[in-house]
Amino acid sequence: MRPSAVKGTYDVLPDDQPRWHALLATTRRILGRAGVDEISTPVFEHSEVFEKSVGESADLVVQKEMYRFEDRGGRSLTLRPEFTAGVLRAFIEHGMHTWPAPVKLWSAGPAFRAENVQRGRFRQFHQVNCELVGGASALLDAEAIALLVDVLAGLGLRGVHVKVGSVGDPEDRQRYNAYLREALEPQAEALSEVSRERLRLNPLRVLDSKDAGDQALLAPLQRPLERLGGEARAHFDAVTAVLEAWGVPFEIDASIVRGLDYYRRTAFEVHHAGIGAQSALGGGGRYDGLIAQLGGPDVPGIGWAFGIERVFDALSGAGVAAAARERPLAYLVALDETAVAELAQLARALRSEHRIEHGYVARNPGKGLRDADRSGARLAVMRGSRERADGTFQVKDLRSGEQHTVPEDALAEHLRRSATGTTTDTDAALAG
RNA sequence: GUGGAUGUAGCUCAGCAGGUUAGAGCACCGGAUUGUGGUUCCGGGGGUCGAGGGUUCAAGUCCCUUCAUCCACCCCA
Repeated sequence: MRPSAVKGTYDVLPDDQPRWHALLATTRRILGRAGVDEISTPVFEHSEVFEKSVGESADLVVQKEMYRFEDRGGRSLTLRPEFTAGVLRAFIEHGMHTWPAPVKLWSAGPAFRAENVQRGRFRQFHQVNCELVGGASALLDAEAIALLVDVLAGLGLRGVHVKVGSVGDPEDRQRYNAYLREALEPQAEALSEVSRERLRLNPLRVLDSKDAGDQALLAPLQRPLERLGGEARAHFDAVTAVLEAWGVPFEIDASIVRGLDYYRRTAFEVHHAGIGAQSALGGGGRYDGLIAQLGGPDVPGIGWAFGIERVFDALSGAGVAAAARERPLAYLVALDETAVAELAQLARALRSEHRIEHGYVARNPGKGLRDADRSGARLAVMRGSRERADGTFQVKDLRSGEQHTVPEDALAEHLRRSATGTTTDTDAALAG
């Protein structure tokens, strides 16, 4: 048996690295201009950080999907299933509530959930996460949503659907659950099996049913958005008004639902057709009260995350070109044993300025040029007994086929001239 | 946890109603070309046919079991 990566994990091979770098560079640029700074937190935390954050209603299912383990000291640790809890832990730990508000933080990296895999769903997956902490204004909600849209647009993604709703305040949610139960329980027999189960455990999720019969039963009922309390309603109206004023395209989703307890008021999702059943690229919401729940000061906040793999899926489906791996400027070809050592040393010197590769063994010119060609190098620099006798190199342009005899002391300048005025594919992608 | 599809070379896949030495393209190695690459031509290496069991004179092909992958359901931070 050949070894294989753990189920739900995968390798990012060299050819795939440029698009990761490009994604992170674009994210950094766009969020940075909005005053969002990067923070890196550990991939694991004390288990209680995540347990406290998810609350009670979600614990049954959600905790089963956390990678939890004990270290040698008997501490219970958990691989992060999401970023928010860890970032807020850091916010509390470093007293960031004393920093100028709002504190804006983004992160990127792996997260872990013990779920069954399918398209767009992995056990180790990657997210870009953004938190705006320390503001209750609807302006902050709008900015969060706009930033998510801006980043995805900056990556070249089109066809993104932004859905904005509100889960209300905790009282609203309780009231709505009661309303749903009251309305649906009398006709529970008519509901699908799945929805009946949901009605029992988490009534809000009945709204997500894909069953046509269920939707017919739901049709006459009011959505959560229509039963918001006065303050939550005013907040929601303010958020949508700002988004409209800013020209951020969105649609109101009256039945948007969150699995976790900690969400308050604004909730939003970004979807894309053509990435399979898991059509959400990302989402987020307001979580006033969560920081206090984690043991910190009572500071409001809002955040979002998007799945990097899903964005790549959407991008490749849309035919957005991926950047290519960086190519060497020159590949050095040793035509005899003496040249092998000479070129290894030469490569070291030239690498202060360029990407230079060589083959570590002597080759005849045919093989050597083939090696050079496969490396993707623009130039092949050849050295053998003849060149050594003359104190020169043969430098061949692998695209034009032009070949020059270049004196030893002119080589560095020759390479420099070849390199200028051109950019690598990667540079071009990053600049874009 | 459930359902469907698929497991044959490094990769993408053929392989007929069971029948000799299991194929192709790409990739890799060598030669044409012992100091000139990419194209072309010729040749070559490489497979426990996912694994285990069964049926049969004979199994990549049929049956059972198991594992893996993909997609979907469930769930979704």
